[in-house]
Amino acid sequence: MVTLKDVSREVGVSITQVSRALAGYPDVKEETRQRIVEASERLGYRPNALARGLKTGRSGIVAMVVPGDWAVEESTVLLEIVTGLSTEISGRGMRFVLHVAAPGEDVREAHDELIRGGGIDGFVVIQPARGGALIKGLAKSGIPFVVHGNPGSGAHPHVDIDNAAVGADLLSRLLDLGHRRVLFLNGPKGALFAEARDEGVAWALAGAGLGADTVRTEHGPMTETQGREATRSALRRPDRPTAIMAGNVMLARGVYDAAAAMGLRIPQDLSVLAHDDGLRGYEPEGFVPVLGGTRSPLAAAWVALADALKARIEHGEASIENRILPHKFNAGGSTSEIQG
Amino acid sequence: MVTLKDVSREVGVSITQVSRALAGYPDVKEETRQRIVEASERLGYRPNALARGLKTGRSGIVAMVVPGDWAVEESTVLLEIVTGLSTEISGRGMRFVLHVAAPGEDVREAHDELIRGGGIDGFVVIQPARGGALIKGLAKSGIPFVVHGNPGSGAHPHVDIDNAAVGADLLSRLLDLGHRRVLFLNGPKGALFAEARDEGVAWALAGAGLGADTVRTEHGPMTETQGREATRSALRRPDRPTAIMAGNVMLARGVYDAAAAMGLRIPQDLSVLAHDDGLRGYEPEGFVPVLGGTRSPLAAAWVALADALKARIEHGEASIENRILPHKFNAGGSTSEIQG
DNA sequence: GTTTAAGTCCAAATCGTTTCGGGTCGCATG
DNA sequence: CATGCGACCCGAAACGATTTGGACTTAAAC
Repeated sequence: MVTLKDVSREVGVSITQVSRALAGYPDVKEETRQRIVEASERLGYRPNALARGLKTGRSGIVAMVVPGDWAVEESTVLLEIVTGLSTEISGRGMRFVLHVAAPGEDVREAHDELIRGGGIDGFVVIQPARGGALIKGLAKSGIPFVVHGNPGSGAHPHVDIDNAAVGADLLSRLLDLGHRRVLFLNGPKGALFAEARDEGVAWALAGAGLGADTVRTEHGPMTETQGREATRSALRRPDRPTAIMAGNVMLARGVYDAAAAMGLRIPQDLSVLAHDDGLRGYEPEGFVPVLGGTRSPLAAAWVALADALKARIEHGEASIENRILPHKFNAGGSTSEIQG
Repeated sequence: MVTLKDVSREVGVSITQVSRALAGYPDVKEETRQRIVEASERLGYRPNALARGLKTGRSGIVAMVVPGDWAVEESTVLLEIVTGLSTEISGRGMRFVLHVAAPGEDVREAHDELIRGGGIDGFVVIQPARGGALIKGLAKSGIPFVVHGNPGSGAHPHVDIDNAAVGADLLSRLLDLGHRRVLFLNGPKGALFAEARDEGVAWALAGAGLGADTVRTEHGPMTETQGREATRSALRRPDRPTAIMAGNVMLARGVYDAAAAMGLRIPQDLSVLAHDDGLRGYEPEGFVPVLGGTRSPLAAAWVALADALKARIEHGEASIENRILPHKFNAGGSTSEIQG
C-alpha cells in the first residue's frame, strides 16, 4: 500500500505537508503542491480509510439494515433501493455496508451491533414503522441517519414524496373525467405510504363533494398478480368500476393484462392511472396505450437520501432538513372521459 | 464510545491485559479475566473496528462490486445473491460492502479504488467473464477473493455447481422416458454456466447414441416471459417437442403458463423438467403438477463462498480450494413416459 | 535596525488496538 | 544464597492519517 510516508519521501517534504497539500490547505507553496499531487498520482496514493477514520472519527462508511424476511413481492423495490442507494453513496466517496439480517435476527439489535463496533458514520433507514422504536433508538444513540418514507411521529430527517397529494391527484383526474365508480389498488394495509394515499383520496372526494362510495379501495401487495386478480374480480361485479387507479406500475401491468383477457379496451372501456416510481422494467411508455398517472422516480430519493446523510454526517443537525420530493403528472393515453 | 482504556481504568489493570484477556491469551490470571470480561460487558465495550483494522491489517470488511447496468430479468437472482451473501458474511462477524457501479463506471476500476483505499479484506466476484481480466487483476494485486461460478481458465478459488452434469442429468431422465424431441431452454449465449450445460447435453446425447437433432436448444434470458414465448412458438411447430427442459424455475413457470394457455396438460401432453436454484417465490412444490428436476439451492453457494473467503483471508492460499456443490434430482409429477 | 507579518514548512501528539519485549514476584532447585 | 522458572503483568512501539503549535525565512513596516 502507498502511504503518505512514501509520497513524502518521494517528494522530499514532510508527511504533514503532503497531507495538507492534498487536503487543500493554503499554507503549501503552489509549486510544492504540484510536485506532491504529481507524485501521489504517479505512485497511486489513496488515503487509508481505516487510518483516516480512526483519526477523524469518520470512516466514510454508511450502513443499511434490511430485515431478513423480505417477501418475494417486495423484491423489485428492494433491489431498486439497494442498488440505487449503493450507487449514490459510492458516488459520493463513501462506502455502503449492507447488512441483511438473518431470519429471526432483530433489526434494532443489528443496528446496535454495527454502532458499537464503530466505523459506521450513519444509517439509511427504510420502511419505517409507525411506532418508530428503531428510529427513536437511533436518535438516542446520536448517530446520524436519514429515513426513506415519512415515519410520522417526531421530526426526524427523512425524504419522501407527498403520498396524500399523489392519491388526491390521481383520483381528481379521474373525477374530472366524469368517473364515479373508481377502484383504487393501494399498497398493503399497515404501510404508512398507503395510508397517506387513502387520506389523499378522501380529500379529493371531499373536495368534489362526493361520497365515500365513489371509490372502492383494495389494500394488498403491489404486484402484477394482485393487480390482475383484483381487476378481474372487480370487473365481474355488477357495479363494475369505470376507472382504476393503481398504486404502482406493477399493479397497473396486472390491470392491463386482466382487461385484455376480458376483452375490455383501455381507455374506451376502462380508464387506468397509476403512480410510477420509475421502476426498471416497468416503464409506462411500454404500455399500450401509454399508461398515465403521477410520476416521481425513486432514483431521486436515493440522491436526496445520500445528500442528506452526507450533510448530516459532515455538518450535524444544522444540515438541511426533510425533503418532500415533487411528482409530475403525465396524462398518457390510458384514460377517457366517461360518457354521461 | 467505550474503549480499552475505559475498561482498563475500571478494572485497574493495563490496557495490554484487557486486550489480551479478551483475546484469550493464556497469561492472564483467570480471576482477572473474569473481572475484565464482566466490566467490558457492563460498559458495553466493543473493539473499534477501525483501530483494530489499522493495526492488524484486517478490517473485517469484504466487498462485492455489481455492474450498474444489470437488466430487469436478472433482478430476481441479483437480489438473491446480494441478500444471501450479506447474510452469510454478517453471520461470520464480517461486514459486507456493496458497491453498485454507476452506469458507465468500470467494474475493474471500482475494485481497484476499493483496494487502494484500504480497509477491504477481500472480494466476492460474481458472473465471471471468460477472459477473466478482472480475476487476473485481483490475483495480481494479491487480495483474497472467491468467485461464484467457474471462470474456466486459471485455478482461482471458486464455488459452483457442476453445470455440465445438470444439463446431462436433466436430458438423460427425459431420454430414459423415451422422449426424442426435446426443447432445452438454456441461459443466455455468452454465459459460462449455460455453455457448460450445453456441453452436458451433448454428453448425454452421445452417451445415448442419439443425434444432435434430438434436442433443440434455445438461448435467452431466464424469465417467465421467455419461457412462455419460447414454449408457445415451439409447440406451434409441426415437429413440436414432447418434453421441455428449463434452465431454471422462472423459465418453467412460463412453460407451464404457455402449456395451460394452449390447452396442453402436463405431464400427459408435455413433460417438463427444470433446474431449481431455490429462488424465493419459485418453489417447484407450488406448481401443479409438482415440477421435477435437478435442485441445488443458491443459498448453499453463499455459505460456501463466505466460508471460503473467510478462510482465505485468515489462512491465505493454504485454505480449502474450489468447491463444486452437489445437486439432487427430484422426479416431481411433471414428466411421463412417452407412448409408442 | 528592529518589529511584524506573511509565507512555508515540520515535529510530535493523537485516534484505539495489538504485540513485542521486557518486568516483578514467589517458589522450588541446586 | 544464587539461579531458574512459571505465572502475571505492563510500557512502549507500531499501524497511517490529521492537526496543533510552533520554527524558520523573507520582506514589508516602523
